[in-house]
Amino acid sequence: MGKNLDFTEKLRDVGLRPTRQRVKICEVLFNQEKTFHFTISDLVKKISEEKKEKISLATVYNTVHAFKKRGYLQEISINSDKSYFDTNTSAHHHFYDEDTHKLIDCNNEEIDPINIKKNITGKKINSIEVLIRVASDNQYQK
Amino acid sequence: MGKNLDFTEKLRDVGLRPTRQRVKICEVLFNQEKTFHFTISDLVKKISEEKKEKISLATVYNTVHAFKKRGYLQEISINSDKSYFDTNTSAHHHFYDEDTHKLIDCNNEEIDPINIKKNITGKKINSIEVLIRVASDNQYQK
DNA sequence: TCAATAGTTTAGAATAATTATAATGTAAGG
DNA sequence: CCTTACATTATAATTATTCTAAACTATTGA
Ligand SMILES: [Mn+2]
Ligand SMILES: [Mn+2]
Ligand SMILES: [Zn+2]
Ligand SMILES: [Zn+2]
Repeated sequence: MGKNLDFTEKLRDVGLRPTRQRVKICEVLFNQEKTFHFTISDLVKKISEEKKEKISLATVYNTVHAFKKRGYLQEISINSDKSYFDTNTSAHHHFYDEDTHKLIDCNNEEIDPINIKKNITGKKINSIEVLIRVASDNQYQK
Repeated sequence: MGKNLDFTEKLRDVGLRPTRQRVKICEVLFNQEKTFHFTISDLVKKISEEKKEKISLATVYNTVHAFKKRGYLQEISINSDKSYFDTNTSAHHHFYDEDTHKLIDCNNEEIDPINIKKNITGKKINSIEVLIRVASDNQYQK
């Protein structure tokens, strides 16, 4: 398994040197069965648990933003006190569970195509994001 | 014109006493020709310009959140360093201009209906928001 | 009319996410 | 190995938002 070689390449591709810390971040981000959603603090905790390593906040922020800029990570628009990122970089949408503060994917086959009739002169569309806020169905819940 | 009476009622309706400061906030929010989008700092500036009055940040935050809770204002989900609010409380969507950091309405007749096939067990949908990020069409722009 | 009270405003402090700084450490190439 | 350009880190700075507690005011009922 040349996984770490892949990560080395990936890091070079985004213009970063493959340092020990950055490779660990890659392992946690990209060496997973499934894609997942995370906040920076989630990620720091995951690295600490899975890799028994504490990487400074600044390095995590910088690396995540470098991957985002090159499209290896996506940032999801929610109004939260924290930023949410996604290792699934395909075009897809999200449910946001307002009880648990977790994101759930809504893939393109689970939603009818979005067709926008209006266009803004001189502007091009960079992305279309649908956010579906959900909460407990319990009628007696606040 | 019984505008201020309306505002008194509106304030009482959200459970707030109609104080001088809150009536001023209402005037700036609801006494406009058109609906508009704003951040808290936009609103403070608008109050200061239109009403020549400085209202403390805490009061503006508290009042805006009270109106939001009762549905007299909407909050728009963008990943921005600031929260955006909307005096247009009908269900509609937004373009976000990444150059100017301004929102533009996308009304329901300007977008095909959103139909979500997936549903989350035990959860009900609270809202569906579409955010269309746009930026300058200039091909030489970064 | 007016005092009592409950609720409000406010300046400033506290909090928390994010970003900047600058000293120390390290990957890469010769 | 050395050099050096780049990276890491602890810590400070920044900024949006929320909290606090003292001064203020709308309301109400005598
Ligand atoms: Mn929350
Ligand atoms: Mn910005
Ligand atoms: Zn996702
Ligand atoms: Zn709007």
